[in-house]
Amino acid sequence: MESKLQVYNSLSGKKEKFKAINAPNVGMYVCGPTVYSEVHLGNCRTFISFDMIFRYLTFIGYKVRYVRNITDAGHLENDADEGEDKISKKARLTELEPMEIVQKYTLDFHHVLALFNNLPPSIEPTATGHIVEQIGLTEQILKDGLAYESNGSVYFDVAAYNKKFEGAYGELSGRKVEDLLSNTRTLEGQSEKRDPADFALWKKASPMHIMRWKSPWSDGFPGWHLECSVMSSKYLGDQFDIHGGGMDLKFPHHECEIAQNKARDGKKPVNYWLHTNMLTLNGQRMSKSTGNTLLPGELFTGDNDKLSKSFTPMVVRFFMLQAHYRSSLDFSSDALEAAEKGFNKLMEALVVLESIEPSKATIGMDLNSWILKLHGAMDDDFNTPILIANLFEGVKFINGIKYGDFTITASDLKLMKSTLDGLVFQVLGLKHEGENSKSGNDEMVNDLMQIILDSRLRARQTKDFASADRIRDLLSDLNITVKDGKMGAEWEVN
RNA sequence: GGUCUCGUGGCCGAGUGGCUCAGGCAUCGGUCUGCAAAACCGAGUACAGCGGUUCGAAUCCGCUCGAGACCUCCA
Repeated sequence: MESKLQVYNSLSGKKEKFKAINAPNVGMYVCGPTVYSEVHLGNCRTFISFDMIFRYLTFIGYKVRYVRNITDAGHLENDADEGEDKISKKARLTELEPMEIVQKYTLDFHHVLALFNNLPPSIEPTATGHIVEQIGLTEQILKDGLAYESNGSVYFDVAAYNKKFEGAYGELSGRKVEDLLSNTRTLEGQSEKRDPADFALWKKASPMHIMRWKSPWSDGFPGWHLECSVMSSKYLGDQFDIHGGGMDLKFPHHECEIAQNKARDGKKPVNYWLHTNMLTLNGQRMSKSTGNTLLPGELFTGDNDKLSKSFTPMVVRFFMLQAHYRSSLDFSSDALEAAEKGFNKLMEALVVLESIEPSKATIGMDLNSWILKLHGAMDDDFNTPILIANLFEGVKFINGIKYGDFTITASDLKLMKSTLDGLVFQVLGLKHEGENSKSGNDEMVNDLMQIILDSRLRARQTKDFASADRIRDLLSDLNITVKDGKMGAEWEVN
C-alpha cells in the first residue's frame, strides 16, 4: 500500500517517507513504564503521543501490532556493584512483595491511561515473563565473543562490537565511544568491566537483592536494556518498522538495544526511531527530587499547589496534542485554561454539526481542499497542532451554517461528519466530557459504561448478536446511543 | 567539561528563504441578546541580540546572551 506519511527518524535526523516492511502490517514497539511508582504526566505525554501515532497508522489503513512493555524487573539504580533495582528497593522499604508493587502500579498505569482515552497496545509483555529469552540472548552474544563474564555478571563488549560493526555504537545518539570514555564519571564497582562504556547484560545479585533468577553465570537479574531487545524481536521480528520512546531513552537505552540486536544477527533491528520530547512544569523539568512534579490524579482533582484549578483528562490530552510531539511542552495554568476553552469550543461545534439541516448547495467552504489539508498535516510527521488549527476552520464553518451565513449539501454534510468523526475521535482520541465530568459520579458512569460496552463487544466478537443488540436496545431505552466505530464503541446521552 | 536541541506577539504554540508569516486563549471594536454568556464579524501586536550571505531571512552562516535535554535510573 502507498501512503503519503512522512516521519522524522531519529536515526537519520530527517523526515523520511514511511514505508512498512510488510505493508499493510506495521510493527511498533514503545518503551513502557517501570512500575515502581505512580505514572506521572511526563510519562503520560509520551504514551498519549504514541497512542495518537498508533491511531493514525490504523486510521490510514495499516494493521498495526503495537507492543509496549511493562518493566517489572526494575532497572539498576546505578552502575555500581551495590546497585539494586528500583522495584526490590521499594519492596524492601515498604515490606511488600516485589510483585505486589508491580501489580499496584501496573493497575494505576492502566487506569490513568484509560482516563486519557488511550487504546491498549496489542501486546503488553513483561520483563519478568521473558527471563528465559533474556538469558538466551546473553548466551548467544557471549558465544559470539561480543560479551564477557566477570564475577558472575555478563557485560556487553562495546569495543569488540564496534570493531565488528565498524563503529556502529553511537549511530542513534551520535555519540562517539572516545568521548564517552573521557567523560564517564568514576563510579564504584567499575572494576568488573573491561571498559567503562560496556554495559550489563546480566548482573549477579547481591545477597540482599530480592528479585533474582537462576542463570548459567549466577543468581541474578537481567541488565537494563535487554528486555526491550528480546521482547521487541520476539513479537515483531528481527527487523520491524517503528520503535518509540521518550527522548531521555535515546542514550543509553536505545543505543544499547540496537547494539544487542545487531550483535545477535547483524541486522538493523528498526527502520524508524521516533522520540517524543519532554514535558516541563512551570518552566522546569518535572523531577521528584526537586518537588516539581505533578501526578495525573492531582491534576484532575485540582489538589495541587502548581496550578490554579483542576483540568479534565480530555482537556489535558487536547492541550498536549496542540503541541508537536517532538517539541518540549510546558505545563502552566494559563496554557491549560486556554486549551480548555479551545477544546470546549471544538466539542460544542461537533454537537452543533449533528443538528445541521442540509441545503441545496455548499457555500462558505471548500470542503475537499480542507480535508486534504487535514490529512496533509497528519502525514507530515503527525503534525497535530496544524491538524487542530485546521479543525478550527471547520468550527467556523459549522457555526456559520448554524448562524445562517453558510449552507451545506446533504452529501457534504455526511462527508464533513465522517471526516471530523475520524480525525477528532478516532485519530486524536478525544471524546465528549459531560458538564460534570469532574465529579466522582460521572467518572463512575464512564467506568460503568466501559464495562457495559466491553460486555457487548465480547458478545459481538463471539457472534452473540442477540445479546449485543439487547444491550444496545436497553441502553437506547435510557436515551443512550451506542455508536460502533472502527476504533471501538462510543456512547452518548441524547 | 563533552554532545545536541531550542529561543516566535500579553500567554500557549505552528511555520522555516519571497507569495499580507497558522491556530487557540487573552485584549479592543461591532452584530446578536431583556441582560449576560455563547456564537459570529473585524482589529492590533512577533520572530532573543549583533554581524554576515542573498535581489530578498523569522527561516541559511557566525558570534553573544538565555533556556533545556543527554552524558548516571528516568517518558
